[in-house]
Amino acid sequence: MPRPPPSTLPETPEPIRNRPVVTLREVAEQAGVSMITVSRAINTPGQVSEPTRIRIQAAISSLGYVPNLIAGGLRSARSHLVTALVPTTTGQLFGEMVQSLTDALELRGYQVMLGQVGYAHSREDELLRAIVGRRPDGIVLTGIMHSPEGRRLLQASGIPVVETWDFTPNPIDMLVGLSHEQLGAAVCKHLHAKGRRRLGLLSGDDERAARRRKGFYAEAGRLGLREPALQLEKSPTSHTEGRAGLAALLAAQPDIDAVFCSSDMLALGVLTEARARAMAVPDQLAVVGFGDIEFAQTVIPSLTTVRIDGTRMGETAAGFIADRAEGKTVAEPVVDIGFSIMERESA
Amino acid sequence: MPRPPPSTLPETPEPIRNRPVVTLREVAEQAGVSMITVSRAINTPGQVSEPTRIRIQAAISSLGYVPNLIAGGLRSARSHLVTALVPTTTGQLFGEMVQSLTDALELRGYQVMLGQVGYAHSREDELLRAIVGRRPDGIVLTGIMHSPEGRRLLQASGIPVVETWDFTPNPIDMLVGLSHEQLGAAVCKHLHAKGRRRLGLLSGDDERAARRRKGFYAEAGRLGLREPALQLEKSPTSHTEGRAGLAALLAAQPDIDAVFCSSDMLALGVLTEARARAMAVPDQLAVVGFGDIEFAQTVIPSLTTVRIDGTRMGETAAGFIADRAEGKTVAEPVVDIGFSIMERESA
DNA sequence: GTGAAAGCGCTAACAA
DNA sequence: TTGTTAGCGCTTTCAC
Repeated sequence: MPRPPPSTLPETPEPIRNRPVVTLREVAEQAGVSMITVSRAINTPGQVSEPTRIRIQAAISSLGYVPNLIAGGLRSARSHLVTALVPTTTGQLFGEMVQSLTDALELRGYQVMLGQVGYAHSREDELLRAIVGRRPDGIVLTGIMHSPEGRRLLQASGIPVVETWDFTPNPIDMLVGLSHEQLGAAVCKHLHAKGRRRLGLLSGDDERAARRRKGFYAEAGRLGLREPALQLEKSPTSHTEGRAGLAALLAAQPDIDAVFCSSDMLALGVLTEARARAMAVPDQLAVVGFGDIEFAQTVIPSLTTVRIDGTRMGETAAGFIADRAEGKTVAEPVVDIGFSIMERESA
Repeated sequence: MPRPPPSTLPETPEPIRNRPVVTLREVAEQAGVSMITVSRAINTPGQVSEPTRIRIQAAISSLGYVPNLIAGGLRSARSHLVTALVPTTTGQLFGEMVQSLTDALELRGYQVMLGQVGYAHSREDELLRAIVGRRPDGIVLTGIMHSPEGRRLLQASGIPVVETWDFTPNPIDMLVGLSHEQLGAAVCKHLHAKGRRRLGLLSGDDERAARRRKGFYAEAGRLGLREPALQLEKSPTSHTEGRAGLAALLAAQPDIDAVFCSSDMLALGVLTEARARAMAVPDQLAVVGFGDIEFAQTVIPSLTTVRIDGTRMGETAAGFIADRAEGKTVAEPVVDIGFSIMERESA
């Protein structure tokens, strides 16, 4: 069938990007008030009389007006946006904190934007510029910022910053974390108390895992234990590395009677590998994880692991950011939220 | 000790939020050029002569200037921001897609902002207004937008939208997904081919899982199988529900010889519960998961599951968004990326 | 309770 | 290659 001549074709709809978007001005015109009155009806409705407000609401609905927060933010210098930097969005470890951060900030009128840094830190400075450039009302970092360039950038920006999940004597600004050295030492002590003497470590190569190892080694030395065997894996760690890691550990040091893993997924892999080798857990081998992710309670054997209260960490960080963004002073801007060893069957 | 009089106290540092932030104007003054030349040196360096560029760079470094992307975005109507809406950031299922979306968009100069909707859809419209208000250059939805209000909002906004993970004959704009009905039917067929006749479903209560059930039921009918037993759990589903779910399924229908689970975590819970009951997998009970998350290959028995190519989905969506944001027309804006059954030991 | 004027920091459009 | 002018859409400030 021949194509009809172009003139009879239905009107091509205007390219979607160029369709004029409704602005405050048009709402104001339609409602017969000034722009600022519309602005008030939206942001501080108490300042506008009821009949006016109703007329404005009608205009907004009929025009389908959606306020441009970019423009408002430029003028008011408040973006109502908080950026959280996480190593990975895939891992369940940070999920709890991110969720509670998001929920708590939403209640106070902020949106959370997530940025993935990766464990490698290579993109960190670059990403940081893109983030600071958007002038968020707050920045939440997973871990401590080490790069001097990054620290300078954040400090110069004047944006409230919360570092989390770790501890340092000189935070950039605010901090809600815990000592991973203490945590590693506590796990070592726990295993020692359970009668374990030939310890092993299966650990990701990220910084916080390194601190846990340090505390673990130090405590092992203090208790007069043989130096723990070590197997390192690339972070983020998972089930596969857990299986391979235990195999490697046993090849190097066949008589170990306990393993501290730097993540629960790693520990799950260790449980699987132990089962494949008919090693009894905990009788022959005690296993401790990190993170207390959901399955830790319900696997067989249930997993002894270390729990960080991600919900509290997220809520605390949210409070810090929101208070500071609203001009309040945070009385105690450095908080140690600690950890707890969840003792279950595996150790 | 009495407080010294106020005048002798060290100067209170200026409140961090009020410290004046460096703007383009100051860089221009310091470099002895106009503002627009600085703008060009940053955004289109090819247009600026080398000596000028070097002077400007020096001024930028010495002042610690970070461009205000909000202001630039307001003027240029391009935010270089793409928003992705996901049910949860915790689950590993969407992680692969989000990662590849982020990576692919970064290469083209966009940042990805993540918004959590939850499975309940209650916050969806509200969140959508907050998102559209920031005028992102693109929006990626996990799943299909059903709410008429949401559809209208998105369509009126003129922002390029990609719906993902699902299929519909009438997408809002662009689509890269798959048919969950076909997927459910394929799994049913697979189990039938393996000689299973008394099927069970353990499923989350989200929409896409419902579509998989529908296809599964339909195929079971077609094959003349007994109606599959069903146990529903709340999404997002996890290990605990997998254990409890299998228990419930067996209580209702003790002779089932296969279970199709709506997530791999659920399937892992089923494997655990089967082990606790000394039910042999796959001999007594075949288990199929969904998602092909990392541990599926390495658990014992390894998990037969359905894989969606999240990387390809993310890359495709990224290409769609970036092309459209740059004014190009997307030739085939609706793509079915399909699925594959990863046959392993459990079925 | 409402409005007019100014301007947030930047870039498009046009000019030289 | 560089500059001038205007204005993005909104909110602050000040006035009535």
